Amino acid sequence: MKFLDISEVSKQTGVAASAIRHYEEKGLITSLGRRGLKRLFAAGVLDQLALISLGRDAGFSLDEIRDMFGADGLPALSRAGLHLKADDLDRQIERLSGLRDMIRHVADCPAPSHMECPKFRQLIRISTRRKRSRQEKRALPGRS
Amino acid sequence: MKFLDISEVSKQTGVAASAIRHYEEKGLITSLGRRGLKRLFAAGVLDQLALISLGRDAGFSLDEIRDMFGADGLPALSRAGLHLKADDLDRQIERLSGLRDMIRHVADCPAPSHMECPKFRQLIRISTRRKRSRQEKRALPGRS
DNA sequence: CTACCAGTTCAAGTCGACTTGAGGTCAAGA
DNA sequence: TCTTGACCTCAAGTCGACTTGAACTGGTAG
Repeated sequence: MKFLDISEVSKQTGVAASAIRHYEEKGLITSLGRRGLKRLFAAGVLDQLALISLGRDAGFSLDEIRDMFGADGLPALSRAGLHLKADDLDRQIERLSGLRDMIRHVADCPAPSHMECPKFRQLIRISTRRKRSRQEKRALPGRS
Repeated sequence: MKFLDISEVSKQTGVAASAIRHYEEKGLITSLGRRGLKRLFAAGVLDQLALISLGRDAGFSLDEIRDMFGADGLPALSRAGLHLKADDLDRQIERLSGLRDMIRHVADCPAPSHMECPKFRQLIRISTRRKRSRQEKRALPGRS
């Protein structure tokens, strides 16, 4: 098996070296060891980083991503917990589809202000039922 | 037409009053005027706030959301620009679907570590082609 | 052997999106 | 008229996810 140093990993994934260190520190990935001070990674870390970036894009926090996949491939969440996350994603996907439709509508609708267009307002109504649970979390008053 | 004060709007949308003020300051919404110091909003602001929350969930920044819809319903972006945003969303939706499939796979696959499961690794490969342009932006070195 | 330089640590800084706190205002009810 | 209390402004603080900078280390090429 080939070992990669951090710059190699960074180059191949597009993830900054500082971010890679940050992920290791937070427990999302692990390095196999060191050559001197320098970290050595297994090739599998490339997939893990792709996965992390996917999760980040989906709006998950680093902690959530770690819980879902683990640095070692062992999720901290139960099967049920994982399915709940997947359900979150299903709702999110529906919301995004609605938003996409609205944007395309805005692009094509000749009405002067889309807010006055009944079809547009209906699209909003349709898409704004159903939030995912993570969303609620964000809306909570900060507990500092 | 009925006018709503900020607490009414907050109650009906679940958006904090401080956030509503923040959105007005950033130009995402407008208030019709004041009664004394107090802002008065038209009922339409409820839909606008739903839209903003949708856009935030999709990962758009407040600036992007303003460009897409405008406080007054007049987007700053061209039709073409809007379609690009919608295309971004299409890609994002595909990525999220892939992530959802992976999470469900992790939940159900009996392999000890999903990173060793060929099917899982293939799911990663499938989902990690195609990033949206906004994602690139985030990956750029900060120009601070 | 020594210099080089990619890589390291740790603390501090940045960015977006709000939140919080202190002190002020004013329409409305007693 | 006087007092509330909801809302106001403005500055500063917070949170997550990194980034940046300064000072340091240690294989490797010359």
